[in-house]
Amino acid sequence: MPKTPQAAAAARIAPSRKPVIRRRGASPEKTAHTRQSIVDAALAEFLESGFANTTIESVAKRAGVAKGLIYRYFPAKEALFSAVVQQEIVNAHIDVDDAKRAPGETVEAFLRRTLVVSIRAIEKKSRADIARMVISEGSHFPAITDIYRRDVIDPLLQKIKSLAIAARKSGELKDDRLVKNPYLLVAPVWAGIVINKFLDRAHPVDIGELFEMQLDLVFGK
Amino acid sequence: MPKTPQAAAAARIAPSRKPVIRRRGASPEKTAHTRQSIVDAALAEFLESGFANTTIESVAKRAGVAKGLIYRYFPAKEALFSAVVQQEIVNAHIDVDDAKRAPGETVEAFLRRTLVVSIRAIEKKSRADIARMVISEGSHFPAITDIYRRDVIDPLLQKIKSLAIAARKSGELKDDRLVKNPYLLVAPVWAGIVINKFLDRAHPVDIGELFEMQLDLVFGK
Amino acid sequence: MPKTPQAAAAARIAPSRKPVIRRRGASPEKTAHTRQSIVDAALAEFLESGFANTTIESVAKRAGVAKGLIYRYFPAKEALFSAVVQQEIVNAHIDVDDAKRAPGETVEAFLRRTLVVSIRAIEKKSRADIARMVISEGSHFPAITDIYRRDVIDPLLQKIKSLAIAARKSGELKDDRLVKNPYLLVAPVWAGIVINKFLDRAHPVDIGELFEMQLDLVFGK
Amino acid sequence: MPKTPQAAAAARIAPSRKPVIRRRGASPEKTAHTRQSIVDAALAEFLESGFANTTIESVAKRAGVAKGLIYRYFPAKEALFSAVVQQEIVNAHIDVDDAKRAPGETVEAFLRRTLVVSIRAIEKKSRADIARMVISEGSHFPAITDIYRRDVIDPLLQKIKSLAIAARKSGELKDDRLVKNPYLLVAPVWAGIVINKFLDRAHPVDIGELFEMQLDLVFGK
DNA sequence: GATGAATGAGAGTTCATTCAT
DNA sequence: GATGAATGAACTCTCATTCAT
Repeated sequence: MPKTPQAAAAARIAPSRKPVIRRRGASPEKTAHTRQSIVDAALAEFLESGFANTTIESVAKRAGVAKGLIYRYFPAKEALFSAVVQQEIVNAHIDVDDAKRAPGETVEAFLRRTLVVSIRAIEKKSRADIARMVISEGSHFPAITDIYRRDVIDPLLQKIKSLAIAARKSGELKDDRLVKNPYLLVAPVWAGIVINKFLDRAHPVDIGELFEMQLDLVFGK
Repeated sequence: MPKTPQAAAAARIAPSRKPVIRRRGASPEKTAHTRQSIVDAALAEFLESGFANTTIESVAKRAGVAKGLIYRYFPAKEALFSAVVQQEIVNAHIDVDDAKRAPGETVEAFLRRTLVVSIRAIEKKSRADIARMVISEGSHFPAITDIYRRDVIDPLLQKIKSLAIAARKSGELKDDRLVKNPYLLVAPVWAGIVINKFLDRAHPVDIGELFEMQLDLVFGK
Repeated sequence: MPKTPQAAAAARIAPSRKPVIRRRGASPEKTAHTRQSIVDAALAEFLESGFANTTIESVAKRAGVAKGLIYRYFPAKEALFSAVVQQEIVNAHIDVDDAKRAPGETVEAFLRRTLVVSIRAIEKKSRADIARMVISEGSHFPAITDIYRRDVIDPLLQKIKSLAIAARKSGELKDDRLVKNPYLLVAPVWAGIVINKFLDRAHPVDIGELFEMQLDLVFGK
Repeated sequence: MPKTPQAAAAARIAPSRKPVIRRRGASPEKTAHTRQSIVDAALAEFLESGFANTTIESVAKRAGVAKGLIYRYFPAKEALFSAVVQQEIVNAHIDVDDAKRAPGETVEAFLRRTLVVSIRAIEKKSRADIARMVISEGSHFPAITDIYRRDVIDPLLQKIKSLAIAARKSGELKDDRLVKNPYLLVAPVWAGIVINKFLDRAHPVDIGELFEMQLDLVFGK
C-alpha cells in the first residue's frame, strides 16, 4: 500500500471516522503523539550532534519523556537513528516527473520550472541536513545509505536520464554526455551541499545559482 | 614562523643535521619515529572507524606502543585526531600553479596537463579519504575544517580564478561565470568524492572523466 | 483461623455458595479466575527462569492480562513469587498418616504401600520442581523456606519418627537410628531431587528405586 | 601441564628465582594480587547474594578496586562468576583414592579413615557453599554444572564403585546394590548439604554422623 | 476492574585519562 | 621515555512499579 508521506502524516492526526471503540488506557492518538515527539527530538539531536554524540538521555529530555520510554518505541539507539533518518529521507525525494512536462515545453524549460525550484528549496527544508547526515553517518549505517540511494539518488538520476534522452531527440542537446552520465547535471548540487554544510558554512555558495549555471553549460548557453 | 606545509612535512621526515646532544632517555630520532608510528596508526584507525569508534587502545596496539605513551605526544584524543588530519591535509594540496604555465600554452591545455592529472590521482592516494574524514567529522572539529579550507580549498579556488581571468583575457572563455564562481569547475570533483566514498561505493563514478566533461562544458566544447 | 492447606486449596477452586451480591465491576468468579491465571502463569515462568530472570511483563503476557493488573492482586513481584510458591507447597505435602496403617500391617509394608508410591509420584507432578525452586531461591525468601519446612519437611519427619517408634516397639527395627534421625530414610529422596534437577539432568537417578534400596537397608534386608 | 591448584597458587606468590627482568609498569605480583582480590570479593558476594543480586559495583567495593577494573580481568559478569566458581570447584574435589588403601585394610575401614574425614570437613571449608551455589545457579550456567559433575561427582562415584567392587570380592558386601548404584552411599551427604544450606539452617543435621550411619547400613552394621 | 504508556532508579559495560612503577 | 593497571564518569538498556484513562 503505497501511502504518500502526507497521507501517513494525516492518518496519524485524523482519527478514523468509524465509530471509535474506546479502549482503556492511553489513546492511540496520544501514543502517536509521543512517538512523534521522540522522533522529532531525536532528529534534532542527531542533526546537532551526530549519532555518537547524541545520548538517549538528551533525546528524552528534549522530547519531554523519560529515558526508558524511548525503548518502548525503538529497541535500540541504532534503530531510533535509522527510523528517524529513513522517515526523513522520504521527504528528501526530489520530484521531476517527466510526465508532467507540458506539451511543447522544452526539456530545459521544464527543468528550470521544476528542478531549479526543488533545488532552491533544498536548503530551506531539512533536505540538505538529511543529506549531510547520510553522508556523515552512512558508513556506519549501510542500510540508510542504501535507502537514500534507492529513494533519492537513483530516481533522480533515472529521471534526468529520461529527460536527457528526450532532449537529445528534440535536438536540445548536441551530444550524449548527459545521457551517459546524468551525474553531470546534479554534481553541483552535491558539491554545494558539501560546501555549505561541511566545509564553508561562513561563505555558503548559492546552490540554486550554481545549478542554473550548470544547466546553462549543459544546454550550451 | 610561517612554515610552509611542505617544510613541515619535510621536518617530520628528515631529522635535524645539527650535532646531536646525547641526553638521557630516547634519542630525538627514536622519539620522532615513535610519534610517527602513533600518527600512522591513528590515521589508519580513524579512516577505518571514524573518530568516535576509534579507541586510544586500538591506536596504541596498532602503533605497537603503550596506551599511556600516546598521551606524551598528544594531550587528548581530540588533539591526536586534529594532528593526524592536519598533517594529512598537507598532502591533499592540489597543485595548479599558474606560474608553471608554459608560454603560449592555453589555460585549457594547462589545466588538462596539470589539474586533470592531479584529480585523476585523487583516489589513488588517500586524498579522497581525508576529504571524506573532514566532511564526516568536520562539524565536531571546526579547526580541521578551517585548515582544510585554508590549505586546500581556498588556494585551489584562487588559482582557478586566476586562470579563469587569464582565459577570459585571452578569449578562451566567453563569459565571466568561472571568474565569479570558480566552484563551477571543481564541483564535480566534490560530488564525485561524496558519491564514491559515501553514497554508492558499489558503483563509483569516474571522477577524472566527470571532471574532463566539466572542462569541456566550461570551455564550450 | 487455622485453615488446613487442603481447605485453602479447595477455597481457591470452589467459589462461595452464598448468594452472590452483584456489584459493579467484575464478578468474584471472574476475579478468582483472573487471579488464578496470574498465579499459573507466574508459576510457569518462575519454574522456567527463576525469580530474577522472570519479568512481570512475561507473566502478564502468559496470563493474558495487562501488566498493571498483576499489581491489583499482588503488591510486588516478591509477593507474587511467595504466593505462588506457597500455594504450590500445599500440593507438595507427602502423605504417610500413621493412622491409616492397617491393623497388623508392618511398618515396612505400610511404608512400601504409601511412601514409596508418593515418592515415585514426586517427579510426575511438579513437586520436585517446587522443591527445586525452594532450594534455589529460598535463601532470598526465608518465608517460603519456613513454610516449606513447616508444611512439608517437618510433618514428614514427624511421621517417619512415629512410624520408627512403632517399628522399634514391634521389633521390626533393631536399633534407634531412625528414631533419632528420621532424615536417614528420606535422605536419598532429597539427594535424588538435587541430582536430577540440578546436577545431572542427562543421567537422572531413579528416585523411587533409590528410596526402596534405602528402605531395604534400614529394615535390614 | 597438570599443575595442582597448590602449585598454581604458589607460583602466583613466589616469584621465579631466575634473574628477574624488571619490566616497566605494574609487577605481575601486583596484578596477581589484584586479580585474587577480585576473585575473593566476588566469591564472597556471590555466596552471600547469589548471581543476580550481586552487582559488579559491590564486588569492586569489596575488593577495593574501581568498577571498571574488573573488566580488565573478566570480560563480563557471567565470566567472573564462572571463573570464581570453577576455581573453587577444584578445591571441592573429594579424595578417596583406592590406591591408598593399606594392604589388608578393609574397604569399610578405609572409607572410615578417608571419606568420613573428608565429609566431616565439607562444611568447615567452603565446599558445601560451592555445592550450594552450583545447585542454585547451575540451571543458568550449564558450564559450571558440567564442570562440577566432571570434577567432583563423577570421580567420587567412580571411586565408590571401584571400592564397592573390591568390597564385594572380599565379601565385605553381601550384594551388588552399591556397585550398581554408588549414589546410595553418598546420598545422605547431598541431602545434608541441601538441608543445612537451604532448608533448615537453624537446625542443621550432622552430615558426618548421617554419613557414618549410612556406612553402617551399607555394610550391614 | 483493566490497560499499557510512562517513570526512573540502577545495572552492566566502555573508554579517555592518570599514575605508580 | 615507556608501561599498562587503575580510575571513574558516562553511556545504553532493563524492568518493577505507577497512574491517567
